[in-house]
Amino acid sequence: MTSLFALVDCNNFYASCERVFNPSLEGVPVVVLSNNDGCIIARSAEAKAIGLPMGKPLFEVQKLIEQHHVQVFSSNYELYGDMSARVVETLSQFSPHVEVYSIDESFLDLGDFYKTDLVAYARTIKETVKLWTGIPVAVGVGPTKTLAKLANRISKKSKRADGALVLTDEYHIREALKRTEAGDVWGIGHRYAKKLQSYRVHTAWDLRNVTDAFAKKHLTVVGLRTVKELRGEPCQDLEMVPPPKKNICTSRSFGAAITQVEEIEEALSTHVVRCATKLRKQKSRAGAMTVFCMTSRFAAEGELYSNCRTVYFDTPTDSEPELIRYALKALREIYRPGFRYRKTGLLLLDLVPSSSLQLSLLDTVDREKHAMLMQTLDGLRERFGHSAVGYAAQGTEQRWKLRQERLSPCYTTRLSDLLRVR
DNA sequence: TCTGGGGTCCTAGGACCC
DNA sequence: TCTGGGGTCCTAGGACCC
Repeated sequence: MTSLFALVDCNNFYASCERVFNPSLEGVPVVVLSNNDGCIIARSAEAKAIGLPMGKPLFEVQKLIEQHHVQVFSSNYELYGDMSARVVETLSQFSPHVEVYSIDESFLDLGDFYKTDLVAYARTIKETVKLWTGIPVAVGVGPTKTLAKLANRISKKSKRADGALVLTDEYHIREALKRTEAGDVWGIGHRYAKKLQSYRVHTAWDLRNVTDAFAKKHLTVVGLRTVKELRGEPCQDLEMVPPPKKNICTSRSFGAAITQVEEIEEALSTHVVRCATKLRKQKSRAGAMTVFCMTSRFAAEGELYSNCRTVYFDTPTDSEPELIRYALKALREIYRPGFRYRKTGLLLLDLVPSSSLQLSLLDTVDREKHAMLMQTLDGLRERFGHSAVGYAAQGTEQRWKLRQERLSPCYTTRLSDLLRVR
């Protein structure tokens, strides 16, 4: 074997972030809610133990929450994003090659570390991250990303592994695969798991042993890669520089139902600004935009409405005033009075690198002027926060804003939210 | 009353072209 | 009147991930 990966995964990440600066949460059940305080999206070990399920709407488990005095928080992405960066910074001490896979997971290339004491190394990673950031993590090591994922998963369940597990020799890999359900393998979702079951493929070991033709036929080439990785054959490299996104989307539910088009316009304008900021950050321009608005998915028949409109631009753009103009025009075309709207948003599509701008003969926009304006706004927002400058179209009352009733302070990113020691 | 948000990749099938 | 075969591009839908 020549390749070696570690997967470092933060335990109950959002709940752990809340705990770092609030020790009274230690040892008690903690949950973090989705945007708008809707569903449970993160749970501490204690919250899992009392049977609070992932993804459940809060109101359905209100009783359990009160019974066990569960501490409930709105999501605080400003805090989680900053804590995530600190964890990644720490991990970069242990490998020159780190892939940030998600807000709470990173892959490390351990190259050809087979000669070193891998178990001790994994344990050191785990302890250092806890010491430097306060975040508990689990470390799984394996010859492919899929096996590193598996090692990580088992390390959390096994008392003996205690958050650090190395799967490199054939015997341990086989034992691990035999006691893992196929559906728990990275890349096998519930649909594929069900399909595999009908072919008597139940465990990860069964999956490892299917033929290439079977994998390709039933799970496509993506599934075939997974099967090969279970056999120890690496098919996925580390991606240190994330490839530019092909679509960028921004959407939110409203804090309360909205009926007036003017208020949806305000929310949409705000989403356009967010989305365009992401677009410029990756140095792209959009060639098209899809705008959508909808009622609740759970609305009764007749009160259900959802529609979208796609606009194609003559010249790809990243200019907010221009994008807002297109977005509002599209919204007015799909808005129907008489519905209780819950959500609006947009997708920016057909993205091209900013450097490859092709001018259109029909262009009526002063692109240089817009570019300077955007540069100035980006600078101001960088220095003074995202809400420092805005457009009249975004409104001032913002009644559509997210419900965030249980937000914790931004301990690490706002001076006003710093902890005080008496 | 209250039900998240943001992505990627693959495949099949239709339209169109020579 | 005969009505093939190969290729590309696009889109919708399905699968997956966190």
